[in-house]
Amino acid sequence: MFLQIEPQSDVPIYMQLTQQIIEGIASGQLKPGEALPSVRSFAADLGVNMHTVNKSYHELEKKGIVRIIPKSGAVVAGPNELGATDVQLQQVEQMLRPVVAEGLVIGLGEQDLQQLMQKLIKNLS
Amino acid sequence: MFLQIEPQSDVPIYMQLTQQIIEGIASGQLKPGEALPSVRSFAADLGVNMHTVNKSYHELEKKGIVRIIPKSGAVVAGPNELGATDVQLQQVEQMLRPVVAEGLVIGLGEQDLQQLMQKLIKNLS
DNA sequence: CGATTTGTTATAATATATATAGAACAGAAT
DNA sequence: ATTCTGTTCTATATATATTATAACAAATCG
Repeated sequence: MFLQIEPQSDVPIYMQLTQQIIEGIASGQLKPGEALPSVRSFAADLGVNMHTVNKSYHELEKKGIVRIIPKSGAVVAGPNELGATDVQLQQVEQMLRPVVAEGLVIGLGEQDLQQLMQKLIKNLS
Repeated sequence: MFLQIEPQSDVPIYMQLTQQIIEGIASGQLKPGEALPSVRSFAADLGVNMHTVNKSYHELEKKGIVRIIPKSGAVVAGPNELGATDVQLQQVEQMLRPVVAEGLVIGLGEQDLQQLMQKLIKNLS
């Protein structure tokens, strides 16, 4: 996997990891059922600490995006278990809310926002 | 202004403030040109520290949403100065990106996401 | 003008979050 | 049986968040 970590960013490393793994899944570079690298090897690749990768994996598990098999590893959730739970939908809505609000305030209309989203969807798929 | 601060939240207080003020502007409860409460009185109302409110105001200024008049106060930016700068648009896009990615991963389609956004726009306006 | 209010600045203290390091352990994989 | 896995623990360093005071100069108001 080809991902870029910026230690200087205001976004914590473990979050950068989480987001880029999610983008990797969205774009199909990571397929459902596929195993993620071990926390140790991944950490070595990225030049970060093992625990930082581990934290990201557990955040992904909390989001219901990966399944962690104890003492074994992390696996991208399959489409069966990846079912857009009410909780997950609510989470995305909660994330989207401040973004939409700020967009509206700086003068974006419904069409602008829809267009921006469409652009991102194409860019991520 | 009627806003709810949750000190226990994982979202920092100053960010909660920032987001809710933005929502207040989006919904018209706060009008362009209107002055925000003084950092002291607002802090007293909310039961938080003066500096926490001050931090939120400066974050809003950085976003180009309010204008800070030195030694005087913070004012909601007018529609003239609130012009959807390229920088601001890029910022919103950067905020939107991980949200869309996560939405796609949990199985939401373009229509689902558009619908969710539409719902939020109505809810915020 | 005089008093109050304003943001600003500085210092300090505390708590939490982030990140790294090293070690040890028990279960899984080979 | 050996290696690899996540897990757990201790420890440390840094950054962020929040509160608490205090003081100051500029703006505001009576």
